[in-house]
Amino acid sequence: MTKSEENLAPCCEESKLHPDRIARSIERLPDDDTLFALADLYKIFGDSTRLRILYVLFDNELCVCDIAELLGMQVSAISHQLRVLKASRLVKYRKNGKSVFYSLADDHVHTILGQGMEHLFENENNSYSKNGENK
Amino acid sequence: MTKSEENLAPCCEESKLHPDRIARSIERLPDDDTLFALADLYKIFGDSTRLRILYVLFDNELCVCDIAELLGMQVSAISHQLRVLKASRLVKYRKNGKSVFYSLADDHVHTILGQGMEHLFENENNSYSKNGENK
DNA sequence: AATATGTTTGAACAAATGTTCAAATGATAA
DNA sequence: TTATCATTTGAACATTTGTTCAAACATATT
Repeated sequence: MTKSEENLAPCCEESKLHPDRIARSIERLPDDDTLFALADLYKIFGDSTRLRILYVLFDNELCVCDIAELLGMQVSAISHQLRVLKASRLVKYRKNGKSVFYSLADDHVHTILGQGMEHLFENENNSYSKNGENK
Repeated sequence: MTKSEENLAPCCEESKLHPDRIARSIERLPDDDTLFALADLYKIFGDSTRLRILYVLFDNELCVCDIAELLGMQVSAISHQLRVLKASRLVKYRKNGKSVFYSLADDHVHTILGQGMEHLFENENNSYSKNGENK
């Protein structure tokens, strides 16, 4: 029995008419672990600093202070974010002397960024600015 | 002159050796508005409740309290999240009497979710659980 | 050894986020 | 109209998150 079947609060009449729909939806719902992992993955793309890092690494290999200089941010902030990107295997690194060179780890980064951009520009008159990072 | 060129903190020697790389990266970096909008879009996928909603709507049309019942959550919480999904045009709705039926608005939802899943399962021994939503 | 450079880490803080509760709105039926 | 049901909204709260600062670590050079 899934978590979804507990806590059946009294609900609108309409829903009782479509138990088949509900059954289908329950079946397709990934398990909690997968859902949390997936959310954590997207959360990483949900910050403009990390997106900037991914973009400057698009086909480049750069060291931490290169990225910091490029983005006009502190080295520490970049390093903290690279740690997150590293943990999700979106970025890989190569040590060379004192420097650590980072680059993209995965083609999915390109694909996911591409799809996001597509959605964005197919909905130009959108309202992302409402609850967002935009100032 | 881009924001990236201000605040040039003293940086490692290495970076001075690759001004060409840095120039390329600056050029490819989307402008701030696009970056913020893109981050806001991914932020929406970065919450397991919203992910669950998107999955139960995968090929179904459901009303608010159907979704709440399915996910074992309060109607109010679902409504708040549907508002966010609606604002980013990931979800569309149709009113019918007292009920409001929601469904996916866009094929990008399928694609983005698919790519995320792919990345996830190509990196099974990952460490998303570190900083994440997992409890 | 000591010094300098590049990177990482941990704690602290402000800002953003998701849920709950209570109240308000919209739509239908009696 | 009043009553009921489905949904939305706003404020409050706890939790999470990104950045800064300071200190530590790692690798090279003198």
